[in-house]
Amino acid sequence: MTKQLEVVWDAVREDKSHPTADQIYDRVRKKLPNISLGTVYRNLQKLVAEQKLQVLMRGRSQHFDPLVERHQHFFCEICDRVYDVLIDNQKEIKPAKLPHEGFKVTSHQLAFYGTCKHCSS
Amino acid sequence: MTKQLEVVWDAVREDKSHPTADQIYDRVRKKLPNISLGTVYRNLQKLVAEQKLQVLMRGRSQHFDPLVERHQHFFCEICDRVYDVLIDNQKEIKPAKLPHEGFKVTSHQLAFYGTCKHCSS
DNA sequence: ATGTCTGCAAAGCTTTTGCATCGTT
DNA sequence: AACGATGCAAAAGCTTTGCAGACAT
Repeated sequence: MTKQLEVVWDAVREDKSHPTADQIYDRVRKKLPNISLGTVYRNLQKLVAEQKLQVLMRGRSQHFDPLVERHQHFFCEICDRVYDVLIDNQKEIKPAKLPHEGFKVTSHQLAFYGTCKHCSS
Repeated sequence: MTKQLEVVWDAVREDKSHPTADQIYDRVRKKLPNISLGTVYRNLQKLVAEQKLQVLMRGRSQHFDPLVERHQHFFCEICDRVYDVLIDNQKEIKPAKLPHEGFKVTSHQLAFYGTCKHCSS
């Protein structure tokens, strides 16, 4: 584990704000001013491959989430923040039988959109 | 309505394959060889604004769907085709109460991933 | 005449990649 | 010496935009 990988991992491991690569780059540069954006991307890929991070797409950009257990997300349409949603009752979603014959469903994703508590006040 | 807008609309109005702008561009050029990709994008935006089309993101690119009623999608992870999933029983998803206090959920999206019937055989 | 729409090309944004170099073993 | 990881810059993929000319009213 190189210094760069370590610093990237430290920057995201407990970050619940679902940062983009660019935001992580900004934070990481405070510790390692010469790190390159390419290295940040490569190390994020590495962490995703190791299942230490999850990627989620929002529009055209990827956000990184250190919470790798199955959960959902809430996207604030005003401030663009992303929140984790932990559904206690998994039974509410029963996708296995929904699509037509011959389709194998291996996973599903539920996302919520709206206004977060920060923006509704 | 210009000729270009008309041809774009004709190309997508009954296309259930969830084409990308590029795929629409290819088809549209057969009728209007001089149309530009920019115009295709602009006209697609217009149709989306008029609620005649829905956009859905898959990876980094947008796909267009003339079915604007609420429905879900199935993404084949092998061939990348997109299928509409019409859920008869809407009650299975009850998002309104899921997020925390102070969050207003205005919409939600459920997506399925797996292998389509085309690819499982 | 005015305003909208077009084609073209350039730019934008996010992500990936080629390559020479550096660091480690 | 050999290998992987890095920094830098260029390229790639998709989408948007500035602009001058065309079209329609």
